[in-house]
This record gives sequence, structure tokens and C-alpha cells, in this order.
Amino acid sequence: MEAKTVDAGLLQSRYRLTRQRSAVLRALGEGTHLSAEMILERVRAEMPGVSLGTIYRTLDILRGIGLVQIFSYGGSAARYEAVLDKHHHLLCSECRSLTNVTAEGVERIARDMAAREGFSDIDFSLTVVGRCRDCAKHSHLQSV
Amino acid sequence: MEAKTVDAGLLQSRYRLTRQRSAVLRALGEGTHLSAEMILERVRAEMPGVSLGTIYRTLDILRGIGLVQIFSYGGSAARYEAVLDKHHHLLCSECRSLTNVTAEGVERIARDMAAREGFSDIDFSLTVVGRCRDCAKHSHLQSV
DNA sequence: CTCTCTGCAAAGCATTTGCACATTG
DNA sequence: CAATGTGCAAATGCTTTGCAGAGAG
Repeated sequence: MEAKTVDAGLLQSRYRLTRQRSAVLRALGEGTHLSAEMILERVRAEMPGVSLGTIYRTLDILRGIGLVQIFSYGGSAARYEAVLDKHHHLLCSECRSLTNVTAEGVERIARDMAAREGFSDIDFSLTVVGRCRDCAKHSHLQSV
Repeated sequence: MEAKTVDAGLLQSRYRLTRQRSAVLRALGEGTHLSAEMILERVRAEMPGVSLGTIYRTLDILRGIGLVQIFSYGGSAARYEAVLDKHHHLLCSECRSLTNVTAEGVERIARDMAAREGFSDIDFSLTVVGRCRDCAKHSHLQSV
């Protein structure tokens, strides 16, 4: 029952552990940077009939508990991922692919920023937007 | 005609300089972290009849040229600001207020991340989400 | 058994788009 | 003038919500 590991956070919370929530957690354990629709697809594979509304409600709860992290960047649908390690994001402005990257030193800077302005209970994330290797290769567009 | 300074970027671009675009740039020069609606309000003050669609189209162009920066964080409407200095953001998870902060060292880290993964033409931004001083003071909620 | 969760379908926003006319260069 | 830009209004896409029945503890 490795599910227990995944579900632990929910069990410890004030929320009920339902099959739907468990399935969402499992989906997020298998894939990363999933949109709500993509999660719905995966969840429905083993449990048809689940609604998108439930996915969104669940994701919201999981984010509140701190099990899930949202990445949203104007326009497209938000992406969700399980909170495992602390990492940052590279977003390709062309193909919209997302890459996780770890980076040293960001935490200290973030904590300094927060301290200077009196922020508490912080989370932080460095996002780099640019053109990924593949898109740079496959296109002959000039940089602006 | 200080407008020239503001309009320069557009004049140098392949886009036409219209009264609407000029007004959007001026609005962004006066306020920061404005939503499209807020910009519309300001622009309409001097030029009634401008449409929201035009604001969005203009903002998109300005972002493409690099004159404007978007900040979007799930749920609420995106915020726009003129690109003046390089800064980062503190977002209060409670009152949703946005604060600009400059920080040393972020650029080198971002460039390292990009280099490691082969990203080019990058822009980067460190976002810290937390509880601002005021919200921490006025509420007696426990940290999660 | 009570309280919470879910599916369904409709509503809500923010943003985008097609089109005919107006404007810029 | 030819090419672009604009207003209008409708369309789109993502996310949220009200409600009545189902499920968890």
C-alpha cells in the first residue's frame, strides 16, 4: 500500500480522504506539470465519471495543505505538480514547455527580500522565460 | 513633449504609434501593477470609447517589444507594468498586494539555469509569496 | 447518522477574435 | 492609398459555484 505515503498528508489534514482525491495525488505523483484537464484524463482512466470541478476543488485543497504547487503563467491553463523538492522553472516562450531546475542561492535571496519587507510564511520561485534549445534550433527567427 | 521618451520604443518598432497605444504607455508610466481594466479606466479618462480589446492587443505588442512586463499569478487578472529597472515581486497571499523589490544575485543564478539547459533570450523573475506585514499583524491565523 | 464531498450544469471572469470602418505612415 | 489599427460584440477557455444526492468517518 504505497498509497499511504501519498495520502498521508490528506489524512493528517482536516479533509476527508476520498477515492477522487487519492487518484489526483497519484496522478500528480506520476506526471509533473499537469493541467487540470490532464489530471482529469488520468483520473478518469481508473475512475470514469469524475468531474473537472472535483479536480479543481481537490487541487485547491492540496495546494492549501502544501502538497501541491501551482504554476500559472498568463494565458494558458495552470500547471500543477506535487511538492517534492524545491526547484525553479524554465518556461519556453515558444513551445510553452516547462522544465524544472534546482538552483543554489535562491532561497537566501528570497528570505532576504521577505525579511526586508516584513513578509512571513513565504514560498518562492524563480521563473526564467526564454527560448528552449529545440525552439532555437528549429526556428530561424531573430531575437528581438 | 516628454511623450517622445515613452513612445520611442514603439516608433522604433514595426508597429504604428497610435493615440491609444501612446495613452496605454502613459498610463503604465504613471501607475504600476495595473490590470487591463485599470489601464482601460485611465486611458478612457482622456479618451472615452477605447475598448478593452485594444488595451489587451496593445499590451501584447508592448510586451513583445519588451516595453511591458506581465505578472500573472493564478486566478486574478494579470498585472502589467512598464519595464524600467529589473526587479522582483513579493505577493501577499492574503490581500494580494504586490510589492517590487530589487535583489542582487538573481541574474547570475537565472543565467546559470538558462545556460545549463540551453535557453536563450531569457527574461527572469523571482516571486515570493507570503503574508505581508499588515496581514500578519491584523490576523491571528496560525501559519500552516 | 451527520457532515463533507461529488457530479452536473450553469455561471463567472479574463482574454481573444472576426469584421467593417477609421487611422497611420 | 495601402497597410494597420480600432470599436464592437460575440466567442473562447479556464475556473468556480449552487444544488441535490452519494459517501466518509
